[in-house]
Amino acid sequence: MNVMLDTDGKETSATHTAYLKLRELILTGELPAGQKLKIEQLRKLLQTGASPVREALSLLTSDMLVERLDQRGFRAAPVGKANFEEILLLRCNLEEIALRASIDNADSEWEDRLVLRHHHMNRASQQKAADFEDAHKAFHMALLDNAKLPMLERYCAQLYDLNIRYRYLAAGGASYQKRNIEAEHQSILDATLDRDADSATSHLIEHYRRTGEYLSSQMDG
Amino acid sequence: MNVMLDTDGKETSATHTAYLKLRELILTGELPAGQKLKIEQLRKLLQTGASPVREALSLLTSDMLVERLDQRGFRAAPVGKANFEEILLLRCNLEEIALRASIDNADSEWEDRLVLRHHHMNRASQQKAADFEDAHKAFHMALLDNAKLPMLERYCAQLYDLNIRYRYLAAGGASYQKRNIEAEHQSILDATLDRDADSATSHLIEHYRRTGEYLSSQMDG
DNA sequence: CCGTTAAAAAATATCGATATTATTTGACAT
DNA sequence: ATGTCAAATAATATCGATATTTTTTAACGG
Repeated sequence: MNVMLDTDGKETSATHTAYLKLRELILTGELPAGQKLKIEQLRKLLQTGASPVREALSLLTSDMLVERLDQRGFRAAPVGKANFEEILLLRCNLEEIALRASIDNADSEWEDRLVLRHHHMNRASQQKAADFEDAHKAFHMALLDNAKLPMLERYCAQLYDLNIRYRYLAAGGASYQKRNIEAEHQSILDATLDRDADSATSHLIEHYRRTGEYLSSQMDG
Repeated sequence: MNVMLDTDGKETSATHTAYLKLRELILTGELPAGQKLKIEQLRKLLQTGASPVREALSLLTSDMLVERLDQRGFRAAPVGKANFEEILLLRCNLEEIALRASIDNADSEWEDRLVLRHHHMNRASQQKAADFEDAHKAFHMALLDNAKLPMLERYCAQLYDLNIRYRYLAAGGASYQKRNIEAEHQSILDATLDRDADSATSHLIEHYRRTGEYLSSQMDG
């Protein structure tokens, strides 16, 4: 049938598009945490076959966005304060390691990339929330991607996504609260460009802890 | 056909058994690193259908034991010194966090479990290598499982498995070299039961580093 | 002889249908 | 009423077949 016929847009497979869409639905909370995910229901929602849906759910399981129950199908991963705090803890620890390693490998090419991403993020801050989300992630990942530690990067990216989910949960999606996030990003960037690992990591961790405390305060037990 | 008819042995689905078997084959090196994994080939090898094989491979992708290539199927994840050293680095960092958290939550029930697992491991050391492998993992995971940090535990378990692969690679599988591993385990256990987190973690990390240096020395570029 | 392109072969990705569980419903006995 | 068990229903897991790529092979021209 109409499988995979795009003019030529990178990766196009029914599985991959289903994966991206489902992920978005879960991150934004349109598929609420804990909800049973029935194949048929998703198949109709995404206008695709059962196999791609199954496989996409399988992939989301590794991202810890979906849980698989014995022989009883899938459900959106539940959320909770303990889970949120574990994510925060792991992010602080893992990103510190990654940022230090990135700074150890610092070169001008990487620094250029950082400056660019930072600029794009600030640009996007005036635009749609989704655009800023992407640019924000791109900046944070760029901070880590010079470590040349692919598994660590993967963990950090996973945890980043899991965290997004709590932001959408805390506020309909729109609200990045008005703390001076821009200044915090600037401090992280400056310290990194100075190759001052201690300063950069402490700014980064502080950045996460503040956001964390804000979100954590909004959650119950 | 003969699907899922076992007298009653826990989890039995074609996918799950395929997952376990494939995992074993990759860990032991019977499916060599980097090798193309063709569905048909595995389907015949495991005596099952194509769907379970596909899904098992998908799951192994999240364990980083299998890589997925665009539209070109799967292959056993490649190995290399850089990868090995990243695993070692992450294990040292993550397990330290987990062990400290476990000790923070220490209670006598957990301590009993540790002592038992340690005993079983020593018992198993005289038996088949595969049995010791299991008991060894069980002991190490028990050290971490009192942290009540499920994601962290999952990462540690994943990394543990990835490391096994390098042991099989370095030596046909039989050789745990004769360093005094027993004494090292005893030191870790003793310090943990004393609730001395600094000592326990440094013994643990030293334990990994020694094994790591040994294996690393056996590898090229 | 080598590189380019077209046809053939192989392998993956996807679909639709079936077999196998889980879950719900409702009858029956306590 | 209430709890248990069996039939009916719904959902998952698996199979077999088809469509779509990717890879290989071979032909052709430079």
